Amino acid sequence: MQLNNTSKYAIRILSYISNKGQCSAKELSEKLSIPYKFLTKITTELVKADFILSIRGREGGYKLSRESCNITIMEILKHFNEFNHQKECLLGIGMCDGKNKCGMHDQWAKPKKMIQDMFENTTIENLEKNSYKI
Amino acid sequence: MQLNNTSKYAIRILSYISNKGQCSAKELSEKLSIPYKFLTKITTELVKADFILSIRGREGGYKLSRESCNITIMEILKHFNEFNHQKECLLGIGMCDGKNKCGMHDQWAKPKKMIQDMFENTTIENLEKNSYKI
DNA sequence: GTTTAATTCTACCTTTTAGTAGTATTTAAC
DNA sequence: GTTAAATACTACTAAAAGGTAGAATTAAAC
Repeated sequence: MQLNNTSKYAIRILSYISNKGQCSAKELSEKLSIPYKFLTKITTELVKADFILSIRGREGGYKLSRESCNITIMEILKHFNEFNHQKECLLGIGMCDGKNKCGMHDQWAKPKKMIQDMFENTTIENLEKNSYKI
Repeated sequence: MQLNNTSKYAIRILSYISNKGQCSAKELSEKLSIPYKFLTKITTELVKADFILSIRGREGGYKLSRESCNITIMEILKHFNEFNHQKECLLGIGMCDGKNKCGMHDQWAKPKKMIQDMFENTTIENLEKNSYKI
C-alpha cells in the first residue's frame, strides 16, 4: 500500500522544480537524494510526458512546462501506471464490479473513492513546501 | 496502490477455507486459480503464523486455527509486510511525522486513517462469500 | 505393512522494479 | 571554435517479487 519509487521520486522532483523555478539534474539529485542516473531517467520521462521542459547545454536544467496548480498527483500516478483504471479493487482478479465483487469490494469502496478524490484534487502547488528535505 | 499478490492470495485462501471448513491444497489451487506450488508456499507460511492448521497425510488439508471473526485483514497484511507501521506516508523517506512532513502528509492523513480502520475492522468473516469465484 | 494422497522442505528459475555505466549530443560562455 | 556543463540515449547489472521443480515426510485407508 505504497507508491512505487519512480512515482514517489517523480512527485518530489516536480515539487522541487516548482519551488525553485529552474534547476539542474545535479541539484535535484543532491537535494532529493536520488541517484543521479536514475533521476535523469525519470526527468527524461517527465519531459516526454510534458510535465517539465528541459533546457540543454550549459546553464541548462528543467522547468515546469505548466503551472503547478494544473498538475494533479493523479495525472502523475496514471502516467507511471500506478492506477490501472478499471479493476483497481483490492483483491481484484479479473473484472471487479457491482455484479462480480471481489471479497473486499464493499469495504474498499469508500476508502478507494477518498484516495482517488484526494489524488485528483491535489496538485503540485498544494504540496507541503520543502518536503524534499526529509 | 494495490496489495501484493501474496497478500491478496492469503486473504482469498483464508476466506475460502473459512467458507469450506476444511479443504486441501489441491482444491484451493484449482478453485482460486493460484499455482499449486506457490499456493503451498503461502499456506505453509499461514500455518507457521497460526492463521490455519494443517492436517497431514491422506484426507488431510487445512482448517482455520481460530474463528474467522478473530482474523482481521490488518493482521494478515502486517504479517506479509504490507504495512511498515511507522513511516507509512505516501512519499515517506526517512521518518515522516507531524514535525518532519513528507509533501503529501496532510492530504494523505485522512484516507490513510480510513484504510487502516477498514483493515482493522474487517475480518475474514465479513468478506463477501464466494468472492473466490471471480 | 503398503499404498496413496496429502503437506513440507530446499533449491532453483523468471519477471519486474530499481539502479548503474558509458557515450553522444547540445549550447552558453569564454 | 573550444571548452565546459548540461541533458539524452543505449545497454547493462542488482534486488525483489512471483513462480516452479523435485524429493522428503506424514498418516489415513486398505
